[in-house]
Amino acid sequence: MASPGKAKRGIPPKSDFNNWYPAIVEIADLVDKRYPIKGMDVWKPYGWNAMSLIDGLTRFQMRRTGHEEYNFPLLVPEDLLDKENQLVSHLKAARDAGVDPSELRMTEEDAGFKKEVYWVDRGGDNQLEVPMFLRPTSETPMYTMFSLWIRSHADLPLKTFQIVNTFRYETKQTRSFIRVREIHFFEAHTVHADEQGATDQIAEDADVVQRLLHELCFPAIISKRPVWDTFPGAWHSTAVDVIMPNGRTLQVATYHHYRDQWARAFDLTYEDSNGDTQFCHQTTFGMSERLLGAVVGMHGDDNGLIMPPSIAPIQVILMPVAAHADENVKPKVEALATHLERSGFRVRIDDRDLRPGTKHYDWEIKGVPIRLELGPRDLASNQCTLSLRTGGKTEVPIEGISSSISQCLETVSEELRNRSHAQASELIRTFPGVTQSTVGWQLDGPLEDDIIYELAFDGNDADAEVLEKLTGLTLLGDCVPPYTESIPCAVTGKPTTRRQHLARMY
RNA sequence: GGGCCCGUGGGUUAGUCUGGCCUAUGCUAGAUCGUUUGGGACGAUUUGACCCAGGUUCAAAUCCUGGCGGGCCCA
Repeated sequence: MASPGKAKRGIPPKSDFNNWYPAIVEIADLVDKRYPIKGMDVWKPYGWNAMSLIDGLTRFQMRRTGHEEYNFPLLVPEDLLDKENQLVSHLKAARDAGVDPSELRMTEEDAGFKKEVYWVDRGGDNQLEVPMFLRPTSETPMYTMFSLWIRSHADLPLKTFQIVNTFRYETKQTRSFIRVREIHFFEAHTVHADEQGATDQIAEDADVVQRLLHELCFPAIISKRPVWDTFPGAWHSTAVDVIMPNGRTLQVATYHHYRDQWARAFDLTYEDSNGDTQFCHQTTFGMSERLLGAVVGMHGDDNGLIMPPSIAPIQVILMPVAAHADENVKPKVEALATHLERSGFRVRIDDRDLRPGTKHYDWEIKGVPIRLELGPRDLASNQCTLSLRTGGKTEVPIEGISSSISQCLETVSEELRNRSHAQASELIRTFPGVTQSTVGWQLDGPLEDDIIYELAFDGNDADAEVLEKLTGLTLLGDCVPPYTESIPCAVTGKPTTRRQHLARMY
């Protein structure tokens, strides 16, 4: 083991998560934060590889579900935004007029979108007549084109996605992968003939999310956001929140059912089989590099990252041992690497001229799931030494090594799932409850820091504000699955199966 | 929008309050040579920094003003 007091390349303990996280993303060589713009990190090859593998999982799911990949322009002319702003203010007016006022939050700001984007208003020396902005998301450019492409019901459903960079002018503190100004973003946009089509799409998105969470080996809270937190123009929004080790939730994915609200703003219509013009129904599904942030946060430990095998840029690191002492070591390791590559594993040989310990720690920091050592001793017995990043070391015969590796990768995945489930459930507690007295609302018990509270809640926005003000936490919304039996709502006391969470969000 | 704090080699850090002893400290990382290699090796040599522009002063990393960059808190 490391001698006490010896700095492990300056990695703080993971229990000090707020220092551990920013340190590990650089020490593990995922990004370089020194680029002179806040919130714009340089992706290093190891980090970019991992992200590309996550994108690969996403692309696989998109292909499986019949989406096609597009690539839309980065710049959007300002006048297109007007349609969107009209939509938002139109919806607001409608809500203000027709909806239960208790569902509205008074602090709602008017479309402050323009303040959150980067503007391009010059071309060379010339001032542009119509300024352009860098996409913060692509509804506007995509729907502008969709309205040209969609003419009849035969064009539907249209299922599209793209994986691109988007931009937000963040003024708050930035954190690698978690809050950045240039966002590596996945967005799927679909168009359907009717509400049911869009509703089915939302169900498909939910299924895709579950499959991805399984492969990334961590759980999440899936919640239908409260009305006041619904994406502008959406009928309803569902969010996927990962529970980070510091008790904060990280929203890693969302899907929105737009009904025909955006279609009305962008004049997205089609001719149905009766020859009548109908508005389309739409959905969007977004995810980002936050998935990688969640992988880092959920699985890492005091010694560095632990990559889930599904996205590990290197699944097996091969270490020749004492190659100088036995000339047969090197060719044997190379043959082993070739064999494993042909079996479909991502493999690398580390033949650097370094002390073995140094190399071991290197790959532990990077979170490579399996390490294989092969030296003269192993050569004699025709086996090699296999170590798992999650712990454990065994001798395995070289004969049939591929299936041993497969099994071990699955073991690592399972172990990561167990650990992350245990970790997440430790951070969720039952809400102590609130009581109204002559002095106002009071908590029925003390709250712990860095904890997420679960409760039955069936109140309106005013009731939610009572909870949020009192706890300093945010209500995530209705989560699935709900309670199986009715429980009294924490504020109103009426029985409900609606299960919700209060959390500090990133 | 309001308030507060901070900019020193690639990273981290001492020095700033109280100007001079700073030709700027330690750790880490990097380079070269040699000895090493089944869990963080050692020796020798060596590269590398006071955010920018003004000002005060005999003298500025240190004090003042502004800019740029970064962080925190409150709305």
